[in-house]
Amino acid sequence: MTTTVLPVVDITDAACCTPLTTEAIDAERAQDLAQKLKALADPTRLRLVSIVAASEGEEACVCDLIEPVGLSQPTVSHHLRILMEAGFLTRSKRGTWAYYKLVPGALGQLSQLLDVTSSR
Amino acid sequence: MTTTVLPVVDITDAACCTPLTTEAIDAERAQDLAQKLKALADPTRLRLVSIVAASEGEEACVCDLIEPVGLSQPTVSHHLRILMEAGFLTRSKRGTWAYYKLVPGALGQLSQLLDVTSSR
DNA sequence: CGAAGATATTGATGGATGTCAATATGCGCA
DNA sequence: TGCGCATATTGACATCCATCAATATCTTCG
Repeated sequence: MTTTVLPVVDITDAACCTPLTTEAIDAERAQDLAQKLKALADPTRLRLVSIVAASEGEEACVCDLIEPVGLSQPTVSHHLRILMEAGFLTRSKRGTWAYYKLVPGALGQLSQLLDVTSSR
Repeated sequence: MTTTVLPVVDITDAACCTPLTTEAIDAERAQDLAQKLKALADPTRLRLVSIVAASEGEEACVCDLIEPVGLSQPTVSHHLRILMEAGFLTRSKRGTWAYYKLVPGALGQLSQLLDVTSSR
């Protein structure tokens, strides 16, 4: 079994500090946050994340994702790659199958960045 | 003074229920959520929201927003319109000036939709 | 009324993006 | 070794999007 993690965006450092609403963010952090939001700002990718999150162990096989979203296999792979590069999913290959798993805390961290009041 | 509210997306009803991670969302809700996320998924718009949020009364004049983001006035107006149509800002015109104000709870609601754990 | 200033709208343009068909890659099994 | 299956990559294409210049609209003030 091979575990592939593409750390294009490291969730642990970038845009990890003050939320949007307390003080104006600079251009660099805005760019960073926008990149993550863009990865989620697609109906298909939202559904993929949602299905994975609702699955056993917050993990799902590609073969189980294609039919629910109703798109071609290459398109689904493409979306999964974007979600992985944005730091929301990781991929682990077991035999012929590829399993995508939610990165713990990734959504929560983004959530907290959007607003402070919701975290209290 | 004229207050303009474009309720293209009503924040109070659409996508208001279960967060992403508890159970798989349907195509309609995904479409709805994606529309809001897309409105925020731009560096310039994030900065605009952030500046407005950090201003007195969570409100700022267009004339005070152009210089910080460093883009042309029409472009800034365009972004503000998108943020308004997505339900994040409202516009009130006082004299020649247009003031954009944060919609209370709009960011918080989106934030909670992304993840449950951050709201506990 | 007419000029000046603030904001919105329109039109054009280059670049990003979602999608699929075709193809490649890699694994398991006979 | 070779076939079949699951997934990834490539290439092409249509559409969307961010941006600006030019222009329109609206308000205030002389």
